[in-house]
Amino acid sequence: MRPTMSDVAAAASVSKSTVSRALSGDSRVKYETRVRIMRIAQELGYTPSFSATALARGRTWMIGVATPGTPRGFSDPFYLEFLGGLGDGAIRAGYNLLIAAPSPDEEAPGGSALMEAAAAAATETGARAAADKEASAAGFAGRSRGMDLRGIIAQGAVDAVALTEPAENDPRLAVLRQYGVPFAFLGTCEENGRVAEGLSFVDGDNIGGARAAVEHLIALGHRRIACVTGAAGLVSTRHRLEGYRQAMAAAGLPVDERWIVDGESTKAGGRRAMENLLAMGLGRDAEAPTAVFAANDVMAIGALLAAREAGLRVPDDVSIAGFDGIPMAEVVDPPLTTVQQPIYELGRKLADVILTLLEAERRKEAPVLQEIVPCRLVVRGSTAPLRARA
Amino acid sequence: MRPTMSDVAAAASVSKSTVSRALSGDSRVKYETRVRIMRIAQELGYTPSFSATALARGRTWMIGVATPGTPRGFSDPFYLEFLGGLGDGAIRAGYNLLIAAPSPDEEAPGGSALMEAAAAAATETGARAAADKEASAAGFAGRSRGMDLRGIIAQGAVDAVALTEPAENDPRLAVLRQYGVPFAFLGTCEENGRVAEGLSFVDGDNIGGARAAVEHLIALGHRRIACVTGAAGLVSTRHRLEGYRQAMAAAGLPVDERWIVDGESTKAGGRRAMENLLAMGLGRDAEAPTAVFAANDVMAIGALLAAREAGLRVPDDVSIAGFDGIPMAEVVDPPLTTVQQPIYELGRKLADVILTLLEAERRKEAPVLQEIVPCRLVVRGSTAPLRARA
DNA sequence: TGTGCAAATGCAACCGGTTGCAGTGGCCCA
DNA sequence: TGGGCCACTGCAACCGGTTGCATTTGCACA
Repeated sequence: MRPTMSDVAAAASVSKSTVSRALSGDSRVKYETRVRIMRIAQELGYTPSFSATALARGRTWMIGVATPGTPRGFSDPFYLEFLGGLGDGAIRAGYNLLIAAPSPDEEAPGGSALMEAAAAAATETGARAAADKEASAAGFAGRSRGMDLRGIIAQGAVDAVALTEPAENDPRLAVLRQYGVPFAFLGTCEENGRVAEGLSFVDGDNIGGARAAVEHLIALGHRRIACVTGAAGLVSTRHRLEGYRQAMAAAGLPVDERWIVDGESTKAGGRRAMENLLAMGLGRDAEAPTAVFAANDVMAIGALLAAREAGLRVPDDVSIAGFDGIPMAEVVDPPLTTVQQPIYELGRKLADVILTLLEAERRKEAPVLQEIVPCRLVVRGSTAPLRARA
Repeated sequence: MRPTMSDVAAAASVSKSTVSRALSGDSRVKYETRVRIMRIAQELGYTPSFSATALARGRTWMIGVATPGTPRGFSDPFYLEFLGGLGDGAIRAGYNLLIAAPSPDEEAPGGSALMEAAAAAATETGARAAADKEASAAGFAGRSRGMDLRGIIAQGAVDAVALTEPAENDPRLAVLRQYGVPFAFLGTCEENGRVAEGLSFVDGDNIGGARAAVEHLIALGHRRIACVTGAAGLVSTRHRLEGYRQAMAAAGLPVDERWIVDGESTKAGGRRAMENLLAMGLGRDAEAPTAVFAANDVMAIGALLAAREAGLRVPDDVSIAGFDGIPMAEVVDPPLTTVQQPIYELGRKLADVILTLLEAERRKEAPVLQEIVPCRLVVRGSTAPLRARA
């Protein structure tokens, strides 16, 4: 077995308390004693137990990370780069990341299902064994090992939580508030259509970034510009659409609502959205859009592929701009004009926010930290001046 | 505060033991009692404490994941897709992933540095305060919160460990064996040039896959084929090169050692490798290679970009094939011919292996599970029949 | 009417650290 | 020489569950 603190204490002929204090740098322990204990601990290969320390100190040094829900999955390139930044920031401060499984949708109360089964079986003796089995299989709801977001918070497995992609009136807020665990979002957190009070977050400037992208297209001479939007219900989806509308309105350009198509935040969705636009005459019809702003890069790439397959040339026949600045945007042909978010930086900043919240918690404070990070338009080959049609 | 088991016990007028047994489905607890306790627990919103359970049961339900070292980073697309598969597999069984920070290189023994400082300061009284400060800042080596791989294992924070990219005679093996924690690799684990005995792993068929890619190029008529290799020291690098050599030898084609260039497993490295090949006359010189097999997709993409920038057309002037089958390979232009690894599946399989090891551990067994998963050649637009030169 | 046994529950130790408070010894000063 | 204070260390309770073993209760059987 691994050596315990008692082993070290015995080897050093002192009490556990002294060992504990010596190793945690308590100045009350005589200097020579401390050095001796440290040496012995090292010789024995002693390392304090994670679980025991966590129990006694009430801190696990872990930060929970909520995985994005569908349609974007865990392997979304944007999310993962963010995760890298978050992880680096957390680790530097001695914290680790605990990846939480996405909660089962709206989490049907497994406990009550169990209760029903139990109640039903309570009369019949024959059915009892079955119910027992079910009970132990399903387990008590509160004890389920399923480490979804709610689970890791309820069990006190994490000291804080990082979340991404806030939805409008995000349902996760209830759990977070119930347990009072410090948390922060990547993405502007809104409730009832306005920036939520008291919630900390870090976000890219979605409105400004989208506006910049569309302004760029307008500056190139485009006047009919379509918009492929992200998954419904997300704050970022609304913001980017808002930026699109602002740019169009500022230029005095009308927006045909049919130009606004849902791309569901995925490559396949972007492809479908573009196919819809093509069906509406894009590339052929003089009244159809001549440029497309896709609210993220993977949708833009899907759109680009669809356009290419339809025989259109990008950017000659249609200009396409994206949003996010994922690595893939650089390697497609033509390389994608996009709004570069400092993705990794956002992760780092979110880590800083959470660390600050944790620090403040020890002082019984609960500050609110909100930061909007500017994005930068990167012009590449997928956008070009409007050509006069033949 | 969160309710504890004692609170539930008090509310149900039973002892803690009974509550514990009731909630864990111990059949010794009377059925009615169990149902009553469960209901009360639910009403109170009770959830067992993670730390306490972990301490008492000696299991944390966490699987540690080693992040890949440089030059491939955490955000390597291959790694991340694998991580998704691993996570899904683990979560399904009730385990969570704990992402470990990469170990500081060869981990200079911080403890002994501390010791030196302490010893040096032991005489002078003035320096003692400084040393104290340093000691508490640096902390006892064994107690460092730094949750690198060694840390999380030593502290017993994880029940098992998943690792990627085994190196030849991987130094991490020492730590893993020292603490006797179950572990498995993604990638063939070799020691002293042969498959390591007693180690479990899952891997794609690197040799066969590379051979298939090169055979494909040969079938297209290419006779001089270059090879961009991955980072030195990795088993997979050697295996893929081996596959290249096998295919060339089987076709009776000579290999000029200058055609084998280090691409360091990165896009930038692939680019540099291609630039070297171009400098050697590729695309101009009749004696230069006409096709390139890059040992992974990001290097292939780097090579492709370099070739394009040099004015070469792919595949007309040079054919390029990659390895891995990352999503990005589909969207580059031309789309990349590659060896598709079932990346997500590999993650799932590795999870299964680890779960099996954990299961076996409870029975005091230590099985060895090794699986090589076949890869599939996907022919796309980046490879074409050799054209007669003008 | 004992006796035996099984079912149901409680007691208390234990997992491995942390920490409030008490105790010990040395030294200074009155 | 006694009192007081400080530096250092130990005792024991506690964090919140788990579990071996003892105890209580109920009932069947001799």
